Amino acid sequence: MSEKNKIVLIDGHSILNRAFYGIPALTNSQGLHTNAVYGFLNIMFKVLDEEKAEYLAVAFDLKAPTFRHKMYKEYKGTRKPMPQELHEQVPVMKEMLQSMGVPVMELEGFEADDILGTVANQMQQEGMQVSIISGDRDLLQLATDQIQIRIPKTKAGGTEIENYFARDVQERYQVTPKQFIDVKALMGDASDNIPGVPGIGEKTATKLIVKYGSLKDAYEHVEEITPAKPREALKNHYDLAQMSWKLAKIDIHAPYVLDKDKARIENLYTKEARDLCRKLEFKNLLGRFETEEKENTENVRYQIISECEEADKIFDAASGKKAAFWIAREGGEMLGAALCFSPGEVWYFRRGEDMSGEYMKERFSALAAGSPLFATLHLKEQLGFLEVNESSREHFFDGAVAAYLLNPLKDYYGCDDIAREYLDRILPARSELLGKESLKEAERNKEASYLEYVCRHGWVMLEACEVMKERLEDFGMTRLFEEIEMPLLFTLYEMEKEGIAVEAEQLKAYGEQLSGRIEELENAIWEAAGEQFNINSPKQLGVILFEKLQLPHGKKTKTGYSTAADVLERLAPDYPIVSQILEYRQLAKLKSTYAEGLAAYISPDGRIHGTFNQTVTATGRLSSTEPNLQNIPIRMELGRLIRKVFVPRPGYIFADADYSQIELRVLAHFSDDENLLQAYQDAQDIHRITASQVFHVPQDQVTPLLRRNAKAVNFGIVYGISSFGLSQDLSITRKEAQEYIEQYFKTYPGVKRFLDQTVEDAKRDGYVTTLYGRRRPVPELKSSNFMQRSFGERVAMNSPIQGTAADIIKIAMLRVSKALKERNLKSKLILQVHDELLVETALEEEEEVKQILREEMQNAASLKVKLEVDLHTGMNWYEAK
DNA sequence: GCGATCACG
DNA sequence: ACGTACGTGATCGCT
Repeated sequence: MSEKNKIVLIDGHSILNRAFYGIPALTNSQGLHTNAVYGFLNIMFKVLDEEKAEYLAVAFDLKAPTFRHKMYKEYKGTRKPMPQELHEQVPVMKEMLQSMGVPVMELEGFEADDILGTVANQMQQEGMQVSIISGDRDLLQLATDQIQIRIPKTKAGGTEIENYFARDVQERYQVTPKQFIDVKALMGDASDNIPGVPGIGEKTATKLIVKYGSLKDAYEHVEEITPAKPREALKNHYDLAQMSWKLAKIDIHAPYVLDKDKARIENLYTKEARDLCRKLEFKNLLGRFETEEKENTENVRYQIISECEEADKIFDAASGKKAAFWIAREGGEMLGAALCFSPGEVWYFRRGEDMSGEYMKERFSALAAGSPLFATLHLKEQLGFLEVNESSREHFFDGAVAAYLLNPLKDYYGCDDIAREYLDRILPARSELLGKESLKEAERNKEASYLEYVCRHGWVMLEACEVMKERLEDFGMTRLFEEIEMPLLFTLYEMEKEGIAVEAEQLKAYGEQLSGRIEELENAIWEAAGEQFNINSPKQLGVILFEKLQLPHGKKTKTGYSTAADVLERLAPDYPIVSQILEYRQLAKLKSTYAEGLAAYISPDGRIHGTFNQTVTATGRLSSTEPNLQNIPIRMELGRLIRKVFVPRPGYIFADADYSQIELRVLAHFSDDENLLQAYQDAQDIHRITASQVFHVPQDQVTPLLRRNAKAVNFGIVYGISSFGLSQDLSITRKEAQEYIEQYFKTYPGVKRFLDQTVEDAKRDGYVTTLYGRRRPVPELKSSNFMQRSFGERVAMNSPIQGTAADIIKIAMLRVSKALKERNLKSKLILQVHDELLVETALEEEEEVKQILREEMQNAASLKVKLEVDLHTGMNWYEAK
């Protein structure tokens, strides 16, 4: 129940500020900054949940100068300069409040403080309890027995609020709220540029006011003040202090009256507010809005079909038309499918007694074959329920892939996002419709919501595919979409379906072998530590190493001492326990992630069928999950041994081909640097040549150290060079790193020109592109934060290189897969690891496959430098590298 | 659910 | 002055 006579007043800018700096940068998928609004709402709801107030209003400062500016032109209390990221959130915040029916209080010539003071005073006189929420301690002067000042603090565990009635102010600061003004008049306030009395700080000011009661009384007894310094200061600067007092004093009689009826909290959770929360993607807050079962609100007819006879008619009507579909499925089972081929009407085919999965597969596949455009969302996940022949492939349109190309920075490409982004329609999120239920559960328990969720894919994709196609064209990505990404989707599906065989027994033996050594190490570590503890806990480990054993600690993390490998490696030579910990860590990783982790993914067919994600990375690379087959150990011998359990099926071998330094070659191409191009024309060992040219030594005198350094510089260039990063990597000073970089740029001036130009273009355009037109937005370049902006610059340098390499290997995959098919070979492409392809090769096809891999990979792109491919074969993945 | 750590390119 | 290399995913401990 709400308390009848309670009002909450919020200091708008102050809380926005606090939220902005307290919460890490947060943007919605359209790049709108949202963290301040989000934090504000969280604080507001937390207060309201606690307070149960009946009234609520928020005060904001206006841009216009206030009476304080007229009094003192240096004053800057109001509207201190705000970073752009915060500034743009102010109108959004106001819109949100308006949509919730919360009055926004503003008054020209006055600050929010004055409005808060004035309204609080009025409400108090009406006998109300008042809570003022602000991050600003200046407001403490307003505290009384009825007016409480509440200051939110961001603590580790969340937001905590400090509360001050008048007596609390006295307790904490020794002075009354009124005297607070006098203290401030004496000490000044740097942030508002209130001058105060020179030489008097917080301590002296408080002492004087406690002793004499007020600024005026202190001045009347000025001759009694000891020591001499504050006495003379006050004597000489009393005028200044009087002015400061006026600046610091909040006006509680400003010409402002709050309309109480408008401030009454009726219903904050309006439709408008919900839509705005959806737009801003405040998923956690959406839970506060009512979640009754959602009916179709879009004026689209959803019709359920359960019988083949009826279905036949629909399929006939759809034949030859542009259409969109979506197959509802769960755990390899089809529940039903939505089909839409005219606006405003979606058909839902329910799989059941009469309509089998086979029937639907057949009809949908036939439809695809004859449709000019067959659109859906996340096609790869649905291919198991379709039969797609080579020629109907090109009819498909996957909205998720298209949306990914249009903006690869999003973490999710759902129907609601597509509708918002491309149709300007706000739809409820899946969690709002279905909660946490699975599709199958929802089908049973929330029929209307389930139908809405499944069917909306139909009309959304039918409409959105046109918008997206147009956008792809505008962005110059039509060919990338049609000739690379969409065809690749089918190749990835085939790779996943094929999987890779893993020797379960051998994997188990490997794990057990690790266990023995892990136990030995564990005991040795506990022995040396003098107690048992969880070595896997960085926290416990930090305490043992750096407190109990008093080892010198290096850098710290947010939560404590860093125990990362690079820190421990520095200590290892001097402390045997540290080497043991490093070895323990290595083995524990191999055991949990690889030995046990991989074993859990072996299917009944003895193979692992991972997923290759096509819509995840910012640069255009693939990613691999469940399990990740792109990070199988190779750098350390012990880990590398795992690769022996990845084996070809009987009668086959592995052929593994990887590009040699593809990213550096892409850089050479882009930069058009004469020297670098020449280096590749002569080259076998690029790092050696780089070392020779950059460090001015003949090639045959390049030492391993020099080569290593050159290699690190090469990597650094590709990553978007920074002297700090390079210095870290090579354990050298920043200055030395800077010299390396300068030397490098002197040697390869074209590279410098290219990188500078790329960053400049990115700043102008807001995005960077690859050789094939793939686009990555770089919003960080606009940030007012130095660190973020620097990150943006590195991203701008790296993405075209990494992304172009990704484009090239994708092309190579298509070519390899096509060549294998065209020649009717049994061999199959089964893995991609960024610059490497693994083909499970029939023994009798070995030579042909090797030739295909070499040819198709080398000719996937024609750059100004040759693409070189290293090729190996073997009876397992270990041998084939 | 998040930070730390570590596996890969 | 700011405080870092680019791109990923899995596991663990801990709140």
